[in-house]
This record gives sequence, structure tokens and C-alpha cells, in this order.
Amino acid sequence: MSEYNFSQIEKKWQEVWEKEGVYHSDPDPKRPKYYVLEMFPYPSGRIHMGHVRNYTLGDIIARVKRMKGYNVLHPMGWDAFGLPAENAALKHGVHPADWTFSNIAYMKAQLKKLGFSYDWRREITTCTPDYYRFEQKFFIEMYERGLAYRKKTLVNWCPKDQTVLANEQVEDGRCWRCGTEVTTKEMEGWFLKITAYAEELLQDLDKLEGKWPEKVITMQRNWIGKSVGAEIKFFVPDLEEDLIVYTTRPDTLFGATFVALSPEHEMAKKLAEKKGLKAKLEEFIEKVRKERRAIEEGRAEKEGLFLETFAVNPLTKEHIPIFAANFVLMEYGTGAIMCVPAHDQRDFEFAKKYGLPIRVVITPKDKVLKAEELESAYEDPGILINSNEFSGLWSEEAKERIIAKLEELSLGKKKVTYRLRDWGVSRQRYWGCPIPIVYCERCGIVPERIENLPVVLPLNVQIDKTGKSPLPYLEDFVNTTCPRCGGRARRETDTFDTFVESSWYFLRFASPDPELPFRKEDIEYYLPVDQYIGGIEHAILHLLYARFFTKVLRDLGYINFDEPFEKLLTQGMVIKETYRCPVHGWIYPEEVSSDGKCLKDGCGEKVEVGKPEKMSKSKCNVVDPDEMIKKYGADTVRLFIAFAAPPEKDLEWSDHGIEGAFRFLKRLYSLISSYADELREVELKEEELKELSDKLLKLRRKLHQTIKKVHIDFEERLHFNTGIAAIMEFLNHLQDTLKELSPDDLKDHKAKILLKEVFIKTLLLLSPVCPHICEELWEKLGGEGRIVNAKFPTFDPTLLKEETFVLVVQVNGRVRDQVEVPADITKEKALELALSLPKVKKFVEGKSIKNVVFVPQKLINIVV
RNA sequence: GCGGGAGUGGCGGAAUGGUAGACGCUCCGGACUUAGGAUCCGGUGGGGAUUUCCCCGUGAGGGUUCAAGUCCCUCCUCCCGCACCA
Repeated sequence: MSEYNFSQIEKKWQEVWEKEGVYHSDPDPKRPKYYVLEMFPYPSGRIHMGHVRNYTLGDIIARVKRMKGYNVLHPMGWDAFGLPAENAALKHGVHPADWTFSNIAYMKAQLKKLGFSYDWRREITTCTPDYYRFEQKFFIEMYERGLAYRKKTLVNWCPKDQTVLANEQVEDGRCWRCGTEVTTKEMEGWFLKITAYAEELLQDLDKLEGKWPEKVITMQRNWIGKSVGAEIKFFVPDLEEDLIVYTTRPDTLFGATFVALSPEHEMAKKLAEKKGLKAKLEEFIEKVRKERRAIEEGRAEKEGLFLETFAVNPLTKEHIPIFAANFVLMEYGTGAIMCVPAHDQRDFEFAKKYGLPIRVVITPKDKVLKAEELESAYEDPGILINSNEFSGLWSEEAKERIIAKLEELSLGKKKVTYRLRDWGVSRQRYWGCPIPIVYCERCGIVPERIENLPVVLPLNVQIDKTGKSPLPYLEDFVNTTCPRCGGRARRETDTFDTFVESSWYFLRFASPDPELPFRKEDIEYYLPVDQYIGGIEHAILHLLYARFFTKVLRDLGYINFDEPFEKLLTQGMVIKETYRCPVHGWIYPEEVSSDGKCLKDGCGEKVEVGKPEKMSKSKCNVVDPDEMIKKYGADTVRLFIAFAAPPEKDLEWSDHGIEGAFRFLKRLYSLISSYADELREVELKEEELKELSDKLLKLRRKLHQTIKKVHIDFEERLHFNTGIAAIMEFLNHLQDTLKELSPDDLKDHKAKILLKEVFIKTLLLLSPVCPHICEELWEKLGGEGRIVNAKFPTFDPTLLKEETFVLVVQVNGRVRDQVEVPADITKEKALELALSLPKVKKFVEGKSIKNVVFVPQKLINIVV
């Protein structure tokens, strides 16, 4: 019997498949397509188990669909721009491009070793001009349509490094690189007007219902954050102008006892100027900026600065004080709010602190609220009081009526607001796609001409110790001529946020044309992506940006669909248990003795076994895919990963678990190998599989039941763990059956045909998960062609039906016995039989039968 | 605080309202062996009776039902996301 030599088998078939180009896909209008896409990786150096899981899940889906007759597009590429390349350059003195491309080469080899069914001809590397030139084109077209614009905003700024920091580069209010306290700074930058699509992005989430995880849909809804309210004008006599506030509770207008502005609000500045509070306000702004983080986390106390003037409530005509307050956000609504302490907790706290009046205008049905007795704001709906002609109305109706009244008086209007902000795409980074804009001394902002694209990112640069982008200092790059007037001009030196590249790569995969971003007919054939797979961490940003780009490209006339990803699967993390020594902190499993002591430096302290956590170097719980492939082979790694948990749950890596998967494949290999010679020439004529002996019929039935189960689990439920369990169960049953049969039984021709069917179909079922071993055994068994090109087995429905079943006999809902009975047994017969069973008699005797429930094919329940 | 998800053996996890614990791991026993961390066979939720029997058991409590892990109500715990968004 031959050994399962996985490394030889895997190498052999990977070469064959590559040579034969079995995974290539080209548009073919005669065949149905299926586009399977996994989120492409950032080329950080090596792939990790999270990637292995993501790509294994995608590969299984792609292979199942191929076997079901679809023309499957399954591509892979590299999200190759990004900050880590610059950090590597800083640390190791290697150029970001060299670092990136060598990482890509290494990781590509790793993916190939895992046997993924990618059409590598379609590989994309986003840091090449071939790719990003089209991104620049889209940007210019967006600019021309007013969808890209330049504005000043507040950014995180590290005063030491003199650089802008992304939110995720700020750790506890400090710069991640140098630890300096981060401040905010106003800076100019480019923005994409995603807010113009807020309503459509929200509405179209309904189309994804049932196809995307509910969680992701909810997260996006919250992120877009639609709220319906009103803008209301409060006249400010001191300035003789209106202050416009935004509120979702116009019904509480009569309870407004003050108004609050964001400290950065224009009117706050004007009023401060007028009242001689300029210094105080600036001090306040500075303080609020510093506390920004604490404020965002809700840790800072509410604080305000009275601007020594008043605003007029448009309906009551009351004069109420104006404050600048730290809890009012400039970026949301109008940056100004009316404050109703009785019905808003934040206003309540502020009012208590500054001794401002609290007036109840909404009251629940059953009791009367008194302002002086309130311990917190009453925020629920209720009935209006103290509100003139609106008193007595239910708050929901009052909202409409008060808005109507304000509109009639031109003092306010209904207003929809979104939490979603425009997408800031400027990065003061080197390793990114250049923003194709020129600043002309005469013409101002001018987009580069389309025919001059790409604006190539210069590679002849030195990354210096400050980590600052070298682009602004590259005279050759910066100095240019104006595309419009030909005069002197300077290039934009910011680059795009890397989320821009990943917002359209799925389109490029379908049509890698050298001259066009993509050909329309290719897009029409392959898109949208049928199944997208990736981590939940991209639930909001990437997926929202990609949805936005899809809609923009649609409106620019490139494509004709609304949503890029038909179905979405978000896989869980790969986690592993951790070990912690009281002296050494996190330690590797190898550093723990068999009796749980720390072996590091002869330490000997008792090691704490921590709960499983996401794999990370710092926690010493990383498992290297290369090592696993070397030890067990790609098929075993894939099998374990698909088997250990359903895709959406976290997967706990287990060294014992992978041994189990390895054992299963060894068992499969030796079993089929031992019959291979005998069965190779046997022709699989299913029509001869009639009048089988009981045991063989049972085996065949079990096979077809397994095919059905695997079909459902692999193609519909995407629960590969239970599908694989069914295959394992079948193999167990097969081995039991083989043990029971005599050598003579197996010499029978029919038995041989059946065995051939059983083996061939088992291999077909397992091949999406473990393609190499299945291809090898397929060849040994004399299978036709390549298993990777074979059809998924179908089941014979007539075979599924059992002639008998095990009837569960219950008395008062408790199982008392079970007995094998004909499948078509009647209720009467079943009852008669049940009552004759001694174990049942025991519980029924001497009692009267009140009811009998009979479930065909299942059970009988006798109620006494 | 708001939103989402989950609580099932020693562990990962199975169960269209119909035998709870499939499949795998671990552990225990046995076989083969110079050896076993290879392989094969058997057992493995808890408690009691000890051969084939009974009771208990899906986070807690209640309800609907002939029948509940599954449906309904109340509560507890954990995880994730968002969070002064007016």
C-alpha cells in the first residue's frame, strides 16, 4: 500500500493545472457566469491564516460552481499602495516599490502552494501605472461633475513629525510613531462627494437584504445615519441675522431655553468679536481641540461659554441665551442646536451645570412631569403641553404641524440630515496614486488632460528619516505646465487614500484591457460579483466606498448596474489560545512545559492559559501557513480550515484538530489506493446497479443521501463544516460496510461497479475542498479527464427513500423504544405495534390512552 | 446609552417544532508492535441501578404545544459595532 505523499502529489497537480490553464475564464455568452471574489490582500510580506481561511472559502465556492457548470471568474491581485511600504523603507532602507514587489512575489508563491483556482492572467497590482491611470481618469471625470472638490478640514497633526495622521495612526491621542501628543490642524484636501449618494446608498441596502449579513447592512445604515428633522431660524438681534439650528425634535421647540453653537461656528466668532470675548473663545476652542478625543469618547464634562447675548425663539418670541458648547459638533447639521433640557439628556446636564431654566413641554400619558422634579430628561414621545395651539397633540403629529407653521412663516423648514461625511481622499504620503491635479498661477486648479495620463509616481526617490513624503521636494515632479494655458504650474503632491484603489478593482479583474479601464461587454457579462468574501473589518469603509464608486461609474456611463456585490460572506477571525507567564508575559507554546511551567530562561513560573485570541505576533499565538503546508500539505490545511467552524464564526486553530484532518486524508488515500488497481478498468454503468443486496443498496442509498447533503451545504448554505462532516460520516459507513462484506461479495461485478461509483463520487464531493488528493486518486481510479473539470455528482431522488425507518415510540413525549417498520406504515398499524412493545406496555398499562400523535417517517407519541 | 450576535459535553461544533450532542478533537481501555506521539478496534454529557433499567440535562425562570435547544414573555452573562450626530 502506498503512502500519502502529499508534497509530491500537490506539486505534480499544481504544475499540470497551470500548464493546462484549467482555471482560465473568458466571456462566453452561451454559458452562465459566476464571479467569485475574495478581498485582495495588502502585500505585507507573507500571508497569514486569515488569508488562508478567506481564500480557502472562496476557492471552495469557485470550484463547486465550476463543477456545477458555471463559467467561473476567480481572480486575485494586490492592494499594493500603502503606508507599511514607506515604513519598511524607513526601517530597512529598501525602496517601497522593491519591498512591495518582492512581497508580492513571495505571497504569490504561497497562494500557488495552496492550490487556489485563480486565473492568474488577470492579476492586478494597484501600484502600477497600468492600473492607477484609470483611477486618475475617474477622478478627473468626477471633478468635472462636481463630485470631487477641495476644502479645508480639521485633520490629526503630529507637530514633531510635521505630518498628517489618519485616525487609526492616533493611539490614545498620541502619534503612533513618536508618541507626541497629536493636535488638530486645518488643512486643504480633496474630497469625494459620497454624501450626494447618501440616500441611494441607504435605499439600496434594502436590495441586499437576505444576501448580505444583517450585521453589515445595519452597520452601514447606522454609518449613513439618516435623520429627519428641521432647520429652524433663531433671530439674533445683536447681529441682526438668523442663527439656523438643526433639530430632530421640532415638537419640543416651546421648551427650548437656550441655544448652543459649536465653538468653531462662524457666528460664535462674530459674537465673540463683538462682545470682546475673542481671547476667551480662542482659549475655549484650543481647550476643546485638545480634549477632542476625550469628548468623542464621552469622558469630558459638558462645558460652555456664554456669548453674552440672546436669540429669539421663532414661535414664543422669547429671548434665550446663546452659548458656545464643547458638545456641539461643527460637522453635523448646521453646527448649532436649540437646547431643550427637559427632553434631551445632554441639554439637561448642561442646563443643570449652568443653572439654566428647564421647561417641560412633553409629558407621558399617565402622569404630569414637573421640571423641578426631573432627575433626567424625558426623551420619549408624549403629549405636548405649554405649547400654545399645539398643546394636546401627540409629539409625532406636533413635529409635522410645527414644521408646517415654521414653513408658513419662513422661519424654518423640514430637513433631512446624514451622519455620513464626504470622503477625504488626500494623503500626504508618497506611496500612493498621484492625484492628477495641477495648480496654475493663472488658471488655479486644473485637472490633468486625460491624454496625459497617467501622472506617474516617480520612483527615483529617497525616503528620509522624517518619514515625510518626498514628492513636494521633487522639482521634476512638482514643476509642470498648466494643461489649459501652458503657463507655469505646480503639481498636486498628495496621493489618494488607498481605499480608492480597492473601490473599483473588481471591475478591472473582469476586463484587463490595456487601453480602457474595462470593456463594456466584459463587464456586462461578468458583473456584478456574485459572491464576495472577506473580513467583517471592512463592513463599513471598503464596502461603502465600493458601492459608492459603482454608482458613480454608473452615472458616468461606464456600467449599468447599481450594486457591485450580489452576495456577501463575512468570515470570522482565526484565533488561537495564548500562554502568559507572570514574569515573561506572552510566550510561545514551545516555551511551556508539559506540566504548564514557563521554560523561558529556566523561569519555572506557572503559565496561565489565556482564552483564544486573534493571532498576533505580540501574543505569540501565530501559526505560520508555510509550516503547516510543509508538515501536512495544502489539502489538509484547507480541509481543517473548512471543517473546524462555519465560515462566519471565529475559527479556533487547533494543533490536534489539524492532525484529525490529516488522518482523514491518509485514511481516504490508503482505502482508495488499495482498491484502485482492481477498479481502474471497471466501467461505471449505473444502469447495472439494480437488485443490489441489502448491504450494497444501503451503501448506495447512503451515498446519494450524502450527495444531497453536500450539495445543499456547499452550494446553498455555505456551511462547509457540516458538508465535510457528512463526507466523513459516509467514509466511516463505507469502511464498516466493507468490513462486513466477504471477499466473495466483492468479486461480484455489480459490487465492483458500485464501489467504483462510491469512490468516484466521494472524490468529486471532496474535490472542491481538497483538490490535489482527489485529482491523484481520480487518476488512480481511472477517472475520465481531470477531476477539476468534472461535473458535481447528482443524486437519484428515487434512491433516497428508505423502505423502512426507525419509528421512535414515545409515551407522553418521552422516548420509550424504537422499532424498525415499513416506510408506509399506517397510524393504526404503528399504534398496534407500539402497544405490543414491552417497554411501552410498562408505561401504558392501566392507563387510558387520551391521544395518539403519529408523524410519518418519524415517530408515534402515545398520550396517556 | 443605541444597534447586532451568541450562550448546547472536557474542547471545536451538529440538530425543517419530532430520538439533543452528527462529525472531529481530547481522554480512557484494548489489539498489533522491540517501540509508539503510527495504525486498527471499543468506550467517552451527568447521576443512580450495574447486561439490555431509570432519572436529570441545551445560561436562569415562566408560558404555548401531544412534543421546545428551536416559538412567546421576563431576566442574567459574554462578544462585536456605533456612540454628546441634536
